[in-house]
Amino acid sequence: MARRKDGVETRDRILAVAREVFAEKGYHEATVEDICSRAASNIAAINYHFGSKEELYAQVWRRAFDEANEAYPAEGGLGPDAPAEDRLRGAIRSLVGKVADRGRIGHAGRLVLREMMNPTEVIEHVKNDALRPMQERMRQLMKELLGPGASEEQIHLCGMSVVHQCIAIGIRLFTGKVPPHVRFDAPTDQLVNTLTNHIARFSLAGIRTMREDIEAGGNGPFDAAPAPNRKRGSTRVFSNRA
Amino acid sequence: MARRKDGVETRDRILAVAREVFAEKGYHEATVEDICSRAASNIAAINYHFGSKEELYAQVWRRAFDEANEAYPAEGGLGPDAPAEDRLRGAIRSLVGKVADRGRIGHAGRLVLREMMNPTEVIEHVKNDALRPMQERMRQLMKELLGPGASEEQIHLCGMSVVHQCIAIGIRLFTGKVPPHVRFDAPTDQLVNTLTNHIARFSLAGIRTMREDIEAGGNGPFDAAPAPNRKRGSTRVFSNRA
DNA sequence: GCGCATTTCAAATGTACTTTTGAAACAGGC
DNA sequence: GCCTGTTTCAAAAGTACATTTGAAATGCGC
Repeated sequence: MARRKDGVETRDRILAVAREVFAEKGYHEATVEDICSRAASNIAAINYHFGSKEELYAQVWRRAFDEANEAYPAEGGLGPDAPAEDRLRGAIRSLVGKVADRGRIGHAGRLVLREMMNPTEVIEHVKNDALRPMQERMRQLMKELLGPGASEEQIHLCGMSVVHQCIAIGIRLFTGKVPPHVRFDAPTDQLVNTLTNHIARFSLAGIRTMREDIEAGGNGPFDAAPAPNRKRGSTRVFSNRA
Repeated sequence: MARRKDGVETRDRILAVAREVFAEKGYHEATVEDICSRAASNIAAINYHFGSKEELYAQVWRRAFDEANEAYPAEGGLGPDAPAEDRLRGAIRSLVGKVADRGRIGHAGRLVLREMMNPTEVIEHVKNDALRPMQERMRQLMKELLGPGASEEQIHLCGMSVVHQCIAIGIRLFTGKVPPHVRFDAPTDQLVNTLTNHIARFSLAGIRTMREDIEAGGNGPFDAAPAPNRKRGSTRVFSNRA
């Protein structure tokens, strides 16, 4: 068994570069040629070390996901006995970090985003193992924060609001165009803090309002009427279409 | 000039099917073969009528965008003199509709989403014409709603929160997995209403809180400290990384 | 009905990739 | 220093497309 060390070394190099390229371009638009040339290696190396582009992709995913979960554990690593608001904050940080981290951790969230938009089949089980628990945790949190009167629909909508604020940040980062007033080029910690603080504060206010609505009895199905809307006039100003 | 009618008819058929396929799979993963077979037409028809896949894509975009803007005009068609809260609501409906509409209008938003993640160059000017004004309108709205003390960063963050809640809905719709408790299979109007009402109420609460923070003088840079956080204890519970 | 521009089509060509192959470079055991 | 299994490499083969081509259909003006 000769030359073992070298082998494992280029293997890792390819894995690292591949993660970057896949996160940047997605599975389909990434080419093995691109990956290899960036890794200063030969095209055949991928098939030697991984067997196929698909298997390379699968391994990239697994590793990216594990590292991201370690770096930004669900609910910030808090136990289930911590106050719900803190746990929400932790969950937000966990999501934001995975997506907005400037280092290689950030690739994980972007891989997920891409996979959501163009599912590859390759990854089914990884996705299920990783995403479903997260969703369930978020549901539980919302249930707790909204109080006993909340309908499943309300729980779901609030969960969506929180999660979407976090993950859509990834979309920004794809474009490369840095928005002017949030310093997306700030160091990771600072960026993640800014975004986490904002989203948590913003969302908790929304949730609290929702809870007040519910407790005031205005918990009717959201879509039946144009919403309680205690403040100023008609929400019917807007016809659908035109 | 013979057989004009037929020509224009298959042309339109291809255009319609292509929009669907591009929205569903994205530019790259969509194949002209797929499009043609779904349109019950021949592969060569695309190059005859449009010259290339790229040009087909560009035309799909233009049309999708125009139709979507007509169906869901910016700020719900309200003039600049309408109350800011109503205009925000209108802007939300405009975004949500473009993304969540169950008919062909919904394709527009999903094309945008895809384009954000995998820019094609083909579309540069369409994107600039359509997206930039929308962003500027949102910024203006936030500025108004947050009051004179708001920093550019706060304006930007709140705008992000609103927009992201709307557009990320599109990501859900790609996966095909219908979430259980919001009826994504409801008729368009109802779905759009539900989502618009929720996002508007949720976001206005967030914005209002932010405004209160600002007016209370706690307008310092968001990232400097872990946020004012009047309620319960330390936000420093979470170390970054682990 | 005939000529003619327009539209459709099946097959051929061209192109950008992934994967395979077989030989060369390599490191350690003997 | 040579033999052995491991790793790299350049070139070839295979695959999935977009695009081109040239001939066949189609409807309209005459």
